[in-house]
Amino acid sequence: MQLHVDYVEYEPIQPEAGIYEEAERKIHRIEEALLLLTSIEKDDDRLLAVKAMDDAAAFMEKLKIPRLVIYPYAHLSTDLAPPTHAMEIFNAMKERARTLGLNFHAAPFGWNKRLVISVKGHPLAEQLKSYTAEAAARSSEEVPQALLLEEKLESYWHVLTPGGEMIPVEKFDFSGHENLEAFAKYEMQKSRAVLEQPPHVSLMKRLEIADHEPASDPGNVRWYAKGRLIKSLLEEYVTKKVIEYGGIELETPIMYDMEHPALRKYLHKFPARQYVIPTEDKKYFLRFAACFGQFLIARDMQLSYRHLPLWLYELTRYSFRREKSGELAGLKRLRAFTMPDVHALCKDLEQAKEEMKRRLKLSLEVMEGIGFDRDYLEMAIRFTKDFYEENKDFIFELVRIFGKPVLAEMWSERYFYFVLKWEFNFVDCQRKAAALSTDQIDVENARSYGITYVNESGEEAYPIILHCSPSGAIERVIYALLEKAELVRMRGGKPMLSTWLSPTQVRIIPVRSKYIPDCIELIEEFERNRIRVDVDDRDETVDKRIRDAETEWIPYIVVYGEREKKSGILSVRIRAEDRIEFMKPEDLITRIREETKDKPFKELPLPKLLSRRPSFR
RNA sequence: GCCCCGGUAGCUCAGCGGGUAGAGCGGCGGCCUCGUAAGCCGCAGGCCGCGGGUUCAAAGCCCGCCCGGGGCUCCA
Repeated sequence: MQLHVDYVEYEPIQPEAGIYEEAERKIHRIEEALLLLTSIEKDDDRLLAVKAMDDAAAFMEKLKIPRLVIYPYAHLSTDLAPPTHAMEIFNAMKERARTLGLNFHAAPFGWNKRLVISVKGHPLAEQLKSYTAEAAARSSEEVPQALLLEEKLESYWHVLTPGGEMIPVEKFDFSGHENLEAFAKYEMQKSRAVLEQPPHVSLMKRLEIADHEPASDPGNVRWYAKGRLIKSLLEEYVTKKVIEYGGIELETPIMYDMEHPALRKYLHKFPARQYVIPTEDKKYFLRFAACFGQFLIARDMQLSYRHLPLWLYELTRYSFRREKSGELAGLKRLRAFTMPDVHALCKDLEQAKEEMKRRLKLSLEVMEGIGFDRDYLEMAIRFTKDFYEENKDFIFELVRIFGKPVLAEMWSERYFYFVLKWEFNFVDCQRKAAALSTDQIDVENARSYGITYVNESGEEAYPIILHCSPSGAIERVIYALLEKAELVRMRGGKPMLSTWLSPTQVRIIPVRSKYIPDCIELIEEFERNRIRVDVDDRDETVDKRIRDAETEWIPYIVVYGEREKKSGILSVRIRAEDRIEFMKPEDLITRIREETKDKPFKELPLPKLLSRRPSFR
């Protein structure tokens, strides 16, 4: 029985049977909720629990009901399940509610309870819902059917495990892999639960990272000083890593002739998604990837098998895709974005497979350096059936390198220019997925662009080309970093960026204005050690300035007064550990240098004194 | 692109069964000189997204457009 209530109030009086949950004998009152008075019947299973919770979540979404109350209520059925089984199903409901991110309350099972409810007066407020095992079984079988109808080409969804198994996605046990499950759902059913603005959008504004530029086309962003700093550090980091792995950095034009023979075919194969720039005599399109420029260069190069594999790299600022207006979202999906793109020309498939493994490792390193270890990433591998049949070992090798179960999509035939692609996906606060790193095996474009090399027998041959972005679009990386910080906050932690990406790494707060000169002297020592430091010399209370530094997510906050001046020991508020430690300046410097080693450094492009620093909004 | 929600002070938002606009934060000024998450007082600041319509009267109602967000779709 589903009731939309103004409030529900209950008080556990006494356990009714031997099997009951722990409960406090006090009055529990919950305001403004969807109350589910629930009976579990003999044949009910966990699938039903999931279905019931999904329906409840959808209903709550529709009616904007903020919370859910799961209330064991035996009196709705004459065919009750035994208590142990019933409790198991209730637990499955709670688990599902938690997975869905619902704000819910569960009344204890097995108690005699005093109950007061106030049901709202609207037509949808009272509904009897009944779920039976047969119906659930039927609907779960319908999933692949519906997918087949929906997809233009047949695709088959599986989960690949590091142990070498290929399990149909509906048979895979996702417990312990909730993010992968959310990602799989997102991919397959396109089911989306949440309606609010994504958290990273207000964060990017509040932290003065970026904002929309109303005078531009939607999906074009303005970057403030701190955002520009973060973005350029990420750009530098990815570039550094690619070059370490042997990438050759190039720069190519952002616009191309629409009638150029090599580009025409590629361009016309896809729906018009590009910005077009008309001039007196010709039309140009803005590039939507680095492929064009790099391929046109590769076509003109004198290549032999001895040069291969050859990595060509460019970080495009920008690539342009004129996504439909409804598809744009914060920093997640833009019309102008910064894309590191590294191609590998390989002499044959064997070499391509070897290179792809190296690039997968590169991507994992890059993502980890940025702050996404494997817990935050879900991998998808998509391939044609033919490719799978001939390269099973290779595909499972990729899964093993990743080290977690992977979502696999198999196509019955090749539709795109690639036979295999993989990506890393980040699952955000709204349980939506966004692709970050990716790599593809392209078997078509060498031919269409006329890219050739001379092989061992002195013949011209077409290379296989890999297309990899080790991080994905930089804007999207920042979206993911902000969403990750919000996930941390939701779990009760302190949101922050890694030290190397924090615009201010150390903030010094003089207790009184007379210590400002000492603080300015102190920052020079930090600056000599390539640490971004500033001084909050504003005429505000210490408390206020600490609060401001905290809301800016500054990793190290130093309060400087008489004690510090006398002792030379700093009191350092360490955000990551949520505590204060007393340490010498050189120890703090060592700590930060350790945390930021192997990462790029840039100066803070803002006044060092907060009193001189304008707000961008 | 379609559907839904929103756009009011620099920011976040209240006001919206029509009668001419408010708060908090921020800014500026004054007091306070402060030891680990918001000190006190005062002042300034508004073509209520833009255009049209209805009305004696529009921030509010109607139509169109622009921008943002969400859903669908899409994501080479």
